[in-house]
Amino acid sequence: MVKNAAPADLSSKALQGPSSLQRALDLLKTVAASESPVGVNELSRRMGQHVSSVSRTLATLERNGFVSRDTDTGRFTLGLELVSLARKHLNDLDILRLSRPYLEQLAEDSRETSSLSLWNGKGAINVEQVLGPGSIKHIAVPGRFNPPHCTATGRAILACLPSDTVAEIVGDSLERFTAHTITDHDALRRELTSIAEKGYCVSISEFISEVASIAAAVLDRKQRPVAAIAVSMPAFHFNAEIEARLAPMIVAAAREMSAKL
Amino acid sequence: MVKNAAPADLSSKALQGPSSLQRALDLLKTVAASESPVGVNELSRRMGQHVSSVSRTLATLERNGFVSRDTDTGRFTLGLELVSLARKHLNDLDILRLSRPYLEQLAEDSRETSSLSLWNGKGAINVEQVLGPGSIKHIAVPGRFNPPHCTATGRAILACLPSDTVAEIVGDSLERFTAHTITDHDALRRELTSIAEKGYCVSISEFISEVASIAAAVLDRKQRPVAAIAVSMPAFHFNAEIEARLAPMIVAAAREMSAKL
DNA sequence: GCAAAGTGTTGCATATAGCGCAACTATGTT
DNA sequence: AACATAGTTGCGCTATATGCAACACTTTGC
Repeated sequence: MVKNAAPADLSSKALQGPSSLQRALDLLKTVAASESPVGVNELSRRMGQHVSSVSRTLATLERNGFVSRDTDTGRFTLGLELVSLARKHLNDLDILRLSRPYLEQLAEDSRETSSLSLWNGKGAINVEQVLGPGSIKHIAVPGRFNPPHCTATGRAILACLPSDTVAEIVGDSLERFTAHTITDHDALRRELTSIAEKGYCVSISEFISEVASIAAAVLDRKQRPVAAIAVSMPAFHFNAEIEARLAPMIVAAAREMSAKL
Repeated sequence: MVKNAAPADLSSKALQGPSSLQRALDLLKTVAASESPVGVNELSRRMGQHVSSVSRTLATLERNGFVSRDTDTGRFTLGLELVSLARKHLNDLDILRLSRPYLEQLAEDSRETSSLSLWNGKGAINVEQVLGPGSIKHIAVPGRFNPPHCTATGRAILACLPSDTVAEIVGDSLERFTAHTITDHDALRRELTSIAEKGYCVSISEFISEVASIAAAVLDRKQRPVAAIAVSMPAFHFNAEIEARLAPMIVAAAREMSAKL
């Protein structure tokens, strides 16, 4: 046990809990993060782990359908079991069904892309989108994680939370993604107050360059935010008129959805 | 180490590979299988495992967003990370996008529920469905696993595979789900030949009682089956006329989809 | 043609890391 | 109040995952 490598990102405290499972999950995420199918060696390199471990872990994941290997190349992709589990879960989530008509209406009226993102306690995950007529795709990519401080959906939700919770979530430093990302805590606080008053949030090129979004939060019966709906567009489509026209529609839709939960 | 319990369903051979990971995955599936949120003790009982292990494993899964706990009750549900991964994956799968218009057309024309199921090497997983006007839901539940021998989608796909592969997949005994399930190997073989000729498969009350489906397989460029599309309905809606009307539509849709892959 | 480099799987021995146990806190039930 | 049920955590033991090395195979180069 001389050179264990172990870049071990788990900083100081050494969280308790099964760490082999932790590595397996990281492995899954790594597979997911890669655009094209990946081989065992490639994965072992990216994770700084021994090939043999990766190979064995993948074998188990594959037996369970969480990853699957390309029949020809032997490389790995995510597996269908994941889809199966996710589908079963989403099916139980009434909010998805509920959102469809609103998203379709929004997409039609705005002629842009509308989307639903679910709050997971740390950020908003895009789960559903409706492309407007002639709108560009790759704007609200399903499955993408929207950071809380610099996306319209994220901030719309933050604005509904008590300030100590907000502090806990955003942490000490606000990560910068573009030249326009909010990175100042005071500015963020003011922005959140403003959102609470207006009922919606606008974000322009803060997370993804050249993309602008308008979002409003959806609340459950206990007034806790659970999701946000948004309309997104190329930044150059955006202007004050557009905002004035779309924002009330989005707010209204979010209100109605909240009421029906 | 006196009483290890370990009902250990892994029969004879003792497959190699990380078994703690295996248990964690089983845990995930158990959470998924339960209709409503489940507690730690309940889970430990269902899996015949000690509470402490389950508790720790769940903690890790939760940190990673694979399960999430209800804020009030503390019980567990599947987490959004699963949705995130699955979405990213499905987004890459052209077949999903491709299928939508066909499914909508089929649902409209048939006035029943149409669905897309993906082949995972062992069975077909429902991933997309379009409810026809006035059709009942809970018919082609998303995420559900369709066994190969007794569902329309499963058999439509089996019929496209070489017979030795089929033998490998179905195994020795054909599990019975209802009084109408095919359980005889010879009958199955004849049925598969017939499907190969007709180009589609019909299944009535073989897997789920009182549900009838008509399905056709979708093939990739190398003529390997990757999915099936189906129209499903309450068994009492089904008759020879319906079959004669719908089957050609389904087969045509499957052909067109195959061509576009 | 044979090296040489790269990829993936498996057996074995070691020590790491997960497990069972039991003590403990926190809720809810008679 | 007492009791039952749910959930978490520290500790010691050993079951188990890991690293290593040898092997099988494919691809690349000269």
